Amino acid sequence: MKIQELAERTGLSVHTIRYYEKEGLLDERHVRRDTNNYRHYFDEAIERLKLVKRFQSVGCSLTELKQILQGLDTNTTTTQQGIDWVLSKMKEIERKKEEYDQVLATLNKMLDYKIARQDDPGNKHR
Amino acid sequence: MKIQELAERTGLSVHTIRYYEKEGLLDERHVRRDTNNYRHYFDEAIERLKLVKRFQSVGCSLTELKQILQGLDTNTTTTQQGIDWVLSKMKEIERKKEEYDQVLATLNKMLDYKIARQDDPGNKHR
DNA sequence: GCTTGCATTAGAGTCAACTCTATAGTTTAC
DNA sequence: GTAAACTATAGAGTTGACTCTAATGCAAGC
Repeated sequence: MKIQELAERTGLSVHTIRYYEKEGLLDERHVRRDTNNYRHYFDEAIERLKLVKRFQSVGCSLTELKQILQGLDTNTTTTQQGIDWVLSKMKEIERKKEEYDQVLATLNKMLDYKIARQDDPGNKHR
Repeated sequence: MKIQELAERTGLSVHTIRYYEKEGLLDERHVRRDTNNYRHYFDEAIERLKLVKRFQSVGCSLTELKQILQGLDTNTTTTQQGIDWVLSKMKEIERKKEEYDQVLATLNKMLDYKIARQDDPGNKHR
């Protein structure tokens, strides 16, 4: 498939896809060139980009992603390094979820306050 | 207290605190000027900055935070708008937590795979 | 009174992650 | 066969959130 189709299938823009390639997040398993120099994408590219999107949306930088994905792809990362990365990432995510819970608690308090004020017909400034 | 102390107490840099003020996240309830033009901070500033930090760490932009906080402060936001914001933010956070769970599942799969490979003495490329 | 350290400002610089522009070649539909 | 739509590149511009610099002034300890 060509870049436009991949863009539609992944929800990324063609610009972003080219940018990701430049940043080293795609390799010859995902994309090659046709004779006209157009990029030809394999289905693997869809999976890869969706993976990138998911991890990126939980706070992985492209640089970090690139390192870990290249490590997995080329086996330059040892298995132990891979395990360590996964474990530390999992801890990070658990921490993050706790932060979200804290914010949710704060929002809940705000909501109670707001609703109380709404029901109070004499609600005033301060 | 002066800016340095506030920085220590909030874990932000003095640069960042001044930047936040410039961006409208602090007002006269949090900071005023001494005769020598030094900023003098009240305890409210600590709470405010911690709130900003927490919300910001779960993906609120400073612009969004500024709007909602100013709305709360000056009562230009109606109660209903406040409730709506809180509710939509809560939904957003729930969605985000689901994303985190998905990533955790992916990481778990990766971990299983890695551990299997580690135990396999004949582990090879691909 | 002098040094060291903290305070002020305006504005420049940085970084990540896009996002867009200009220019030019290719493909497709009619 | 030509216009519209898609592809390519290099490189410039944008945005958000800092982060730092330079020049200068105030303060506290000795």
